[in-house]
Amino acid sequence: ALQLGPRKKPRSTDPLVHHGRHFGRAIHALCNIHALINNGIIRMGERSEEPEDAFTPQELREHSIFLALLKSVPGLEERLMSSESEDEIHALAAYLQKGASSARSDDTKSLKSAIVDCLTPPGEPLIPPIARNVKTGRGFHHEITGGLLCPAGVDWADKEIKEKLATGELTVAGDQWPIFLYASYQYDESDPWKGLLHSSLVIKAFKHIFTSPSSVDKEAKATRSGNARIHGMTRVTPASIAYSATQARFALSSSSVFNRSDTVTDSERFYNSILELLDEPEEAVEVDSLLSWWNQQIFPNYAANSRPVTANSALAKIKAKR
DNA sequence: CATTTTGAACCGTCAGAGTC
DNA sequence: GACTCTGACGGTTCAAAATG
Repeated sequence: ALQLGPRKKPRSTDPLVHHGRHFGRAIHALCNIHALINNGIIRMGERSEEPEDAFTPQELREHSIFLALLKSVPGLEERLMSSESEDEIHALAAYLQKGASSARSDDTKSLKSAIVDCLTPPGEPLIPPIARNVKTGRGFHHEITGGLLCPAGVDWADKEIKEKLATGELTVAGDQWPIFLYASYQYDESDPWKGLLHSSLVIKAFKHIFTSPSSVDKEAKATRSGNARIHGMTRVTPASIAYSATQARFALSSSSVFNRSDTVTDSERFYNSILELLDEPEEAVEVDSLLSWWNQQIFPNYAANSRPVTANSALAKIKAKR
């Protein structure tokens, strides 16, 4: 019989890819998910009898990420438990990794041009102009992007410093935080928390990624739902803030390839250094107020007196929508 | 109800870096 | 030099909502 053209194969991708996207954006962006899962399973299994202090702080941190992964991906725990071979588990991890990676590259791609709008004053001209789809000329080669990327405490106005940053004679490590993280792009040496992670640029990057690109400067004229809604996200997470800042930082830079183990951009260290601060127990008070400020900015309708959203209440909302 | 707008997800291709 | 792996990039598909 005749085959009338290529049948649209349904071949829907595994839902794990979809959840992997959210995991990367909001829970942990730069990690080897296969290792995360393997180590997590071992700790849940054969090492479960060991006392807490048998684990390094590193391992404990990894384990809490693993638990967050299980919690955020419905059905994952069951699928892992019913896996019978190493290969099967590897395949599940690969789906998640694929989601996280493609979400990240989609975000870098879309922020690459969108960031230009954030830098352009509403008035009109950006001088000198920045190309929307090309990165050369950004970073320390440009007055504006260079000024934003310049580490807090380093004087961008100093001609010599400017020169050395441009040539690469002076390099900036990931844990030297750029001035664009601070509100009004001002750093107060006597109060390092002042304005930290309160900048409009990071907020804009966050909105672009999580709410929707159009919600950045307009009142969300939402048509299609954004990432936060799709994944039932109603509160910001420390990782989602770090992720937005990392994406913004990369968009400002002149590097064209996002590579977490590249020492020039040093994105992984930057990301982790922010996460580390936000996880620091001694900073809990400051971090709490930072998070509630963010929630107020991003999710005003959920802020304050709303109960934490449980899986059940989220489900109820979804059902009510239908 | 048809059209338009919006944005997430996806696809095929390509180039750079590393490996054998 | 052939091969592989990763991510960028342009373009496309699909669904939801607004608009006509």
